[in-house]
Amino acid sequence: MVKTQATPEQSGSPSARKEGSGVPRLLLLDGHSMAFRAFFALPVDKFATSTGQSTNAVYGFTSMLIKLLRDERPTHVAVAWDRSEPTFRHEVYDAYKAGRAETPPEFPGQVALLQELLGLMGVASLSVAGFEADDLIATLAVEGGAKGMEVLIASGDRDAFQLVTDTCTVLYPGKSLSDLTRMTPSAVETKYGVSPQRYRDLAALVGEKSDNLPGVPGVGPKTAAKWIAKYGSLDDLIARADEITGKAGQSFRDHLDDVLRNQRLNALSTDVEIGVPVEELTMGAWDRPGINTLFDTLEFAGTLRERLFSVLGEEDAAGSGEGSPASDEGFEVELVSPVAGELGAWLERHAGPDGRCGLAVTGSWGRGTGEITGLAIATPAGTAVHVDPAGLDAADESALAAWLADPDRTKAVHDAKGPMLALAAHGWDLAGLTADTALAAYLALPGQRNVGLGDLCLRYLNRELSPQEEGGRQLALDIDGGGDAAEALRRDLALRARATLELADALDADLERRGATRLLREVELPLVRVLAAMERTGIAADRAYLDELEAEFAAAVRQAVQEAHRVVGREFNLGSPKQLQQILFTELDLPKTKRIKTGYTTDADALAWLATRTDNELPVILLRHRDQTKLRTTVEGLIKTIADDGRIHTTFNQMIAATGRLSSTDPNLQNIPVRTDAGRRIRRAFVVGEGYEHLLTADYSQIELRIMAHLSGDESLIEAFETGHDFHSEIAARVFGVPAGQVGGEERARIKAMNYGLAYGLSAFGLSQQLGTTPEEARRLMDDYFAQFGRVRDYLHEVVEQARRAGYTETMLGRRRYLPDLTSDNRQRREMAERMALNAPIQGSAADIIKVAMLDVDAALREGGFSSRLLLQVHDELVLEVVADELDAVRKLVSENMANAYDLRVPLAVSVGVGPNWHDAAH
DNA sequence: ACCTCCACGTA
DNA sequence: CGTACGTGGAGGTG
Repeated sequence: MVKTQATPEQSGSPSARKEGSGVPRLLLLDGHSMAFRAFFALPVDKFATSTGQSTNAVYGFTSMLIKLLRDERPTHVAVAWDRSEPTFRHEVYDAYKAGRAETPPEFPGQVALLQELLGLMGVASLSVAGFEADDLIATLAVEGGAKGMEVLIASGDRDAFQLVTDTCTVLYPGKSLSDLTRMTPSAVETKYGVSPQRYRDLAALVGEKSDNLPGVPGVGPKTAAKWIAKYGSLDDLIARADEITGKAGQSFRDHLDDVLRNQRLNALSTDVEIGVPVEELTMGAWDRPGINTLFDTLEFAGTLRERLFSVLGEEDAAGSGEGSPASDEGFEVELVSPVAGELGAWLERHAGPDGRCGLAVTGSWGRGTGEITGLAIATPAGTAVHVDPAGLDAADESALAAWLADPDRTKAVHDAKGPMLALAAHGWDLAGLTADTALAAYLALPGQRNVGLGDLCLRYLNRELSPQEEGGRQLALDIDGGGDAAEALRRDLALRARATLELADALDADLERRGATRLLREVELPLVRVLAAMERTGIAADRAYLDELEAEFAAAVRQAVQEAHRVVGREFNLGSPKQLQQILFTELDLPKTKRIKTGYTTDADALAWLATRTDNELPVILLRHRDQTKLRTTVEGLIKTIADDGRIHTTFNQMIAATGRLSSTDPNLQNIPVRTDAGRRIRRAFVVGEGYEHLLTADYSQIELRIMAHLSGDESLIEAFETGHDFHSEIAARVFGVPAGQVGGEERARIKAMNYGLAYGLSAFGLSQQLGTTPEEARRLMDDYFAQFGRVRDYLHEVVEQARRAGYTETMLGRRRYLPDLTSDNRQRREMAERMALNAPIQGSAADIIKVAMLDVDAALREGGFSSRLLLQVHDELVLEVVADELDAVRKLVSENMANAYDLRVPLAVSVGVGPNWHDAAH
């Protein structure tokens, strides 16, 4: 290893820093040292996210850096980091930095976060194996000085003082991190009585406690400075060691070896191979959405974000970087009002096929329908028109209808599905959607909660949208006092259309960066229309039958309540876990179950267990009550949502699940009971509607396991899928080493549980709970399993490690899920994130595939001119309503399109069932 | 009127 | 101490 053990001799170009002098200014920071100072400057318990990630060092460091960027206006910036590997200093001296207090556990995790933030800011983070940050800083300081730069070094390590020259200043933190002392040559001289060049000599004599470098006992900075002043340098001092008088002199002679060692160790290397020339350390492009995301996950509120953007924006203005400029301006639009009958001409002239338009609507929507009360179109040229759908001129009405339905008049809409339903209710078809800003924001960051138009404007454009309530119902604010409130509302809507249009471009760019453009354009965006159609269609319900069921379940509930009251000897609320706890564990003194926040659980598992531990009938009665109550409320909920057309119109939410799945609300038709006989009866209430003959269900068999086989490339698992045997039996046969035909029911059940648990990050403990065995036995089963399917284990492990490095997981179609907790120093949070990381690509890829299948099925139905239609999606299942004479064709069309939705290394098996209701259509 | 907790339904 | 959701009741807060 080549290293120069020398202090830089930077000689005398003129000092004084001048604003705008044109001299390049290099700011170098010692990352660990400054972050560590920040850590102790801010209370760690006051700076933590709701899930427990500490953020005080990130916050303090960032705040300090912002101040430096603002006050010092550097043209070049880099942060140097220590590495965990030993350095040459450890080779020279085993005990280097030994005996340091343990690093607080809350600290290390924050370094990775800081480095991520610096990357997003466009600030270089540098580190070189075998060297400390100080060495990198010394190297760059010398190089910068030689190239005519002014150099600023922010470091909490006093070794940096040896670098101080007329053109190199060290900023040394005092009590608070942002109050930095400027250590110029004269400041060093004043404070220590030696020149910067001689600072090393002084430090070698005095020693450095934090580096475990003892100095000369009895010699402090005062004596050391006196000696250096008298004799010149340390070398001279050593040469004339005999001349030094007194106790301190003897001590010096006795500890000469230590001093020499200190001198070697505190010298900074100035020729580290850094790989980046100093002139390339300009601030790069910064990533506003990325910074926003990180700040969101760190739960940084307040002004830090603004201060950062503001200072980065100034960098931009100075001509470096390409982030968007900071601005707090709102949106502007020229609102025009074409005279009646002229809307078509206006649209032709201003909203033609050349550029995308922003479209915003007010109104209400839900349950598969809606109503439009206002509509605004913003053009790329900055004009906008507002349309009141009530009392629209007939010519305008048809011109608008044609424009909305024209796929070549491209549109950006925020959260388009609702507006699409409202437009459809008015008889308007919406086509040509090339951007949905809410959907795009969801794809950029699935899991984020704030995808309101106003949130996104602030986040992506740093611009404020005029205040308006979300969801189409606006405040009738008359801002100008004397103006027309209705006019203000029209203007607001036009501004929303304009904002949507501008936002669409920003989000397109963001998604491009994240590799999600195709996912948006080819899957999610086209799916909006399909989902809207499914919601509009709904599924027919047999109300009379549901009423019967409700009465029956209600009677069973009443029966259970009576029995329970009789057994206990008084009335109580069976639905109250609190009262149940009182009765079960206090009054009856039954054995305690698992602890929960509010006492002991009374969940179904616990009640079943209690039933085996007592002769009391109560637990069994409670279980029956639970079952029947759940069924009753499910039925009641369904009855309430039957629309006037006799159908139930759920709402599919495309932007909720962090994995990419859909969810269903109001009512949730993705959790209709199916596992018990009583529950399955509810499915009989979902029937085929007027004009149709059959319900058809088609579902993927073991799609997640097939995806695991594909992604892991485990040949044994792939083979198992190709045999065509019962899957779980086949796997069991391989694990237990018996012929496929001879697998016992118990063995199959165990393997089935294992198979299903695999994609969730199941532990031996969890598996044992489910199988009712010991954890040891479950562990043996897992070992036997992985002995046969080892690649699966490797794959799951690799997925997590890859995600830890990248910060996110990815599905087969490139859907990302960001998991910052993977590097958390909180074990519980980290392990939770690990399970999410191994599950997300599997569950998410399954979601990708069925979404593609839905689009293909929908397209095939339309192209074939079929009347049969999609009604529901339940994660791995599609439900369709089929016309009598289309049954065979649709059956074939659906199973083929589902099977061919994506090419895997294993076949995508689809099973289809047909019947007059959802229950009978099962297979 | 809203919120949190518990419990439980689905894939 | 298995992922992803939504809903309803209880019991608390406003």
